[in-house]
This record gives sequence, C-alpha cells and structure tokens, in this order.
Amino acid sequence: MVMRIGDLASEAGITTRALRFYESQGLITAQRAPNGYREYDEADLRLVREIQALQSIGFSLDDTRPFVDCLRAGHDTGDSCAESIDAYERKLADIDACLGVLSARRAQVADKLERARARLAAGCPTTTTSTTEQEH
Amino acid sequence: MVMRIGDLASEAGITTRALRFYESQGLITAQRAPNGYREYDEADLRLVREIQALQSIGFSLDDTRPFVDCLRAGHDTGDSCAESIDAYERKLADIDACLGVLSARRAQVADKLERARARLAAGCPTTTTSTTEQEH
DNA sequence: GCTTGCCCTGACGTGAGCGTCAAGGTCTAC
DNA sequence: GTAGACCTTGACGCTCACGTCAGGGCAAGC
Repeated sequence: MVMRIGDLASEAGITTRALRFYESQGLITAQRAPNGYREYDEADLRLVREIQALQSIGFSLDDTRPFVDCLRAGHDTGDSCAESIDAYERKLADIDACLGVLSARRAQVADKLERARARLAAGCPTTTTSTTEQEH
Repeated sequence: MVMRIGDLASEAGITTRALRFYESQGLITAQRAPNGYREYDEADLRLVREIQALQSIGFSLDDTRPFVDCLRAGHDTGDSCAESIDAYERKLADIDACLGVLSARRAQVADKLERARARLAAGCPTTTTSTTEQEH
C-alpha cells in the first residue's frame, strides 16, 4: 500500500510539513517516485504513530529516536529495545525533576499569595508615608 | 546614589544586556546623563530585584509587569496591589494545570516502562518472524 | 597621544517544532 | 488546454530572554 505524503499525513492526522520535518531530522525516510514524489508504506505509518504517541506524553522528537530506531530494526514495538527502556527512565527522571521544581514553585507562590492577602485584609498601609501625615 | 548600568548590573547579579532588555520591554526606565549613559537609583535596584525574584519562581517577564507597576506606583511591595494578587492566582492556576499534565504523563510513562520491562523479562519475542522458523 | 574600561545602538543567533508563504513542477479531469 | 489538486525545495516567522558580536563614543590615567 503505497502512499504519498498527503495520504500519510491524513492517515496520521498530521501535516505534510511535519512529515518533511521528521525526514529532515532523520526520523523517517521515504522512497521516491520517478517524478520526485515521496512514497510511504504502513511501516512508515507505524513510525509516525509511534512518534505522535511519544510526543503526546512529553517526548521531544529527539527523545523518540531510540523508539523509531527500534521499530526500524524490525521489532514489534518501539520499546522492545534497551535504548528505549533507558529513554523511558530518563524521561521519568526528567518529569520527576520537573515535578519537584514545580511543586516548590507552587509552594512559594501560594505562600506569597497568602501573605499578600493577609496584609491586604489586615489593612496594612502599602506606602510608607509618615504616619503623622496620614493622621492629619 | 546614582548608578550606571554596570553598577546596577553587578548589584543585581545580572548582565547589562538583561537590563537593557528589561528597558526595551518597558519594565524599567532610566534617566540619562548628558553623555547618554543610563542612570539608576535604589528604586530601580528594587524593581530589578523584584523581577529577579519573580522570575526565579516561574514568572515570565511579562508576568512581572503588575508587580513592577505596583512598586512604581509607590507601594512598599510589588504585591500590594490587586493586579499582583490576580497574577499570583493566575500563576498558581498555571502551575496546577502544569502539575496535572505532568502527573498524567508521569503515570503514562511509568506504565509504559513497566510493561516494556515485563515483556523483556518474560522473554517475549520482539520480532514477529514465524515461530516454526524460530524453532528450526 | 594612547590604552583601558566603560558606555551606546543595532542586529543577528539560540532552541523546538513546525506554520506559512513563494515559486514552481506534475498529474488528472473536463 | 486549462483548472485544480497534488507535489517539490527553500526560506522566513513564531516564542522567550537574553548572548554575542559589530562598530563606535566617552572619560580617565600614563
């Protein structure tokens, strides 16, 4: 089942521009028809779907490389290779690090918000003009 | 205490380029000496410190605007104004949304990792060549 | 006068993942 | 033969917060 770039794009729910970009990044390749048109098959569709699935859970295109390589090496799933497992672990570590940073930030922002609200509720003066002037 | 851009930069632990950028974004302003040099005072240092503090907890430069405006309006702290409180709340919501997405991703990646490992440990064939061939 | 060190503006580069022209070739149907 | 739908490459645009030149002015010490 030979597809042209537009066919593959609509099958995968992606743009042709994205497909050409993946090719420029070495993630996918294409046969060429005599007229220069790119030609793809189901294996390519699988690759693109793998890329999409990984992207949707936070993988960058570069992160998907081991999975793509694994599939292209003939494995049934992109994560049947040790490199893919490693990539999962690294991503998990990245996410955990990110979660840690975000949680810390959340706490700081929540704290600042609470204090600011408290000051507001207490009617604290927000400008340091002299008190005697204010009472005049 | 008049400072030139290099002085303010080293006081704030920032680059002169960053200061000029803040100015280009309308966050800070500077007096000009007759020779064209920018001149700053302690109030400007406060502004920059506020910007830095907010940046460090995840605020974009644009997000810091209400705080900067609040300080410039004469308030003692950048978060003495209602707009700043709003900004805190929006940021908190952003962070929570981000935390939600990240947690979901974490779960998905962890799940995929676990399954992939299980397949590996179970010695599942990773390529679908015919079984008879494999047993030959 | 010359070096040194500060300052100025303007403008391009960075990274990610494409979007969006521009200018053209190809194939099919009418 | 021509309209329309597809394809090609190339190149700039976008976000963000600056980094990093390039090319030049200003001020002080020797």
